[in-house]
Amino acid sequence: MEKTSAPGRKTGRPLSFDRDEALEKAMLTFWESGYETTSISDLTAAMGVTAPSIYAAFGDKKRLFLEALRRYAGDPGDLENAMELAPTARDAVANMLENAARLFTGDATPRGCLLASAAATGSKAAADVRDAAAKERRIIRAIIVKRIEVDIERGPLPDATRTEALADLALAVTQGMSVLARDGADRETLLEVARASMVGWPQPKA
Amino acid sequence: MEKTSAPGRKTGRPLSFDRDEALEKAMLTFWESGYETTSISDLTAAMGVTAPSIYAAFGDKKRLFLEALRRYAGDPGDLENAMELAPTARDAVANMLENAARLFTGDATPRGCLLASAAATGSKAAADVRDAAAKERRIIRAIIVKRIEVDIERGPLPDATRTEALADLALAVTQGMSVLARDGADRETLLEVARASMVGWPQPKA
DNA sequence: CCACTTTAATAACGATTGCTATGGAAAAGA
DNA sequence: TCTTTTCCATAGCAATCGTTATTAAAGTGG
Repeated sequence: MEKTSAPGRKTGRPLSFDRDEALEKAMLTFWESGYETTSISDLTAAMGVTAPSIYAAFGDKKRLFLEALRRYAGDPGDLENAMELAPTARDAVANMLENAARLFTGDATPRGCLLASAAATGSKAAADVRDAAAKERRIIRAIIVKRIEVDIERGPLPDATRTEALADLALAVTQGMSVLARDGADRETLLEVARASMVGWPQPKA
Repeated sequence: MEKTSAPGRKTGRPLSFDRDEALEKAMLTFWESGYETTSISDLTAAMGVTAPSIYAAFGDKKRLFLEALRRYAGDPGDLENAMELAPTARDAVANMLENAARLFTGDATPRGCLLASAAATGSKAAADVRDAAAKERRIIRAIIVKRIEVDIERGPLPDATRTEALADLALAVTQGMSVLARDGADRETLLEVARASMVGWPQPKA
């Protein structure tokens, strides 16, 4: 009862579709319409792959979504590296927010944030999907916290900095921008929100 | 083909359920699980009313949701009055955010914001439900903008205040707090986010 | 060319979706 | 009591849901 295409297979009919390309289409569809509110037939239409092939290649709908979620979230290490590279924690978070503002209003992608859609997704059966999205957010939060702590230790930020509050604010603003983007807000509006949310950051010590 | 119970009816079997109470239960169910991801059978279970009675009393699922949405949002005039009563626009918005933080983490109600769930709801068929939620947000935004403009005119806020950015920020923080609440954040965390988002507000002139 | 392996396509599965037709029960007015 | 009006409950509608069994097709290794 082997269902997945074994990586080291030597024979058999080859896949007629690009697995990675199909996953990308699935991600965009989930991004547009959410997890539960995207049907398998929506996915077959978008991916150009029939249902049995989707099940053979990805397992089931939930696994396909979780794989799409990982693809959307990307490698946390990349975010961590980018934030370490920024001159200050403040710059790092500002960049993160501005990138989100641009991502949520991109022309080639759906509006808003896939993680935000997943969080709002409703029924009890989708609890583990919500948890997966929450987990991604927790990872991002931890990276922000860590970057702020570096700046407190190195000097630019005062010891009394409310680290967790700033991280939670950044997270909330990000997810809030997703809602505004879905409402039709343009890129400039979101960038203004991102900048306005940074005004309250503590001033550098020196 | 009269379906709704006419307000001025003189005879006939009386309703066996309290319409207002049933609507309240429906609102809580939608609040918990979103629009599309709440089924009619979820509603019948929560409301204690059979499907045909729901349809007779409320029309269809969409109309029931929209009525629940209006009940959730309340009278915009109340918000407007509350904000006019606050000594400054800053206090008014701070109160709004703190009230949201408390609402989203209430014990007797689902976590998060019903409007946020509605915005994220997915399929194209639910576009008008999304629009209805967006409309409520636009109303709130307009009230915030108006209150800030009053303070600019009366003096407490400088002429150069970025009115729309502050209003959009408040909206984004509100909807973002909803996501954090859904992730399990506690009331104190949300209140910290609310306060942190206000730190950047311009200082009073005098 | 023949086995063997794997994917593709068709068709359908049972379950659930939103919604409603039908028939009888419950109240009020005559 | 009888008629009229309205609502409740059962049962079921067509459609879609996520998923899969079945069979044909397309490759590789011998």
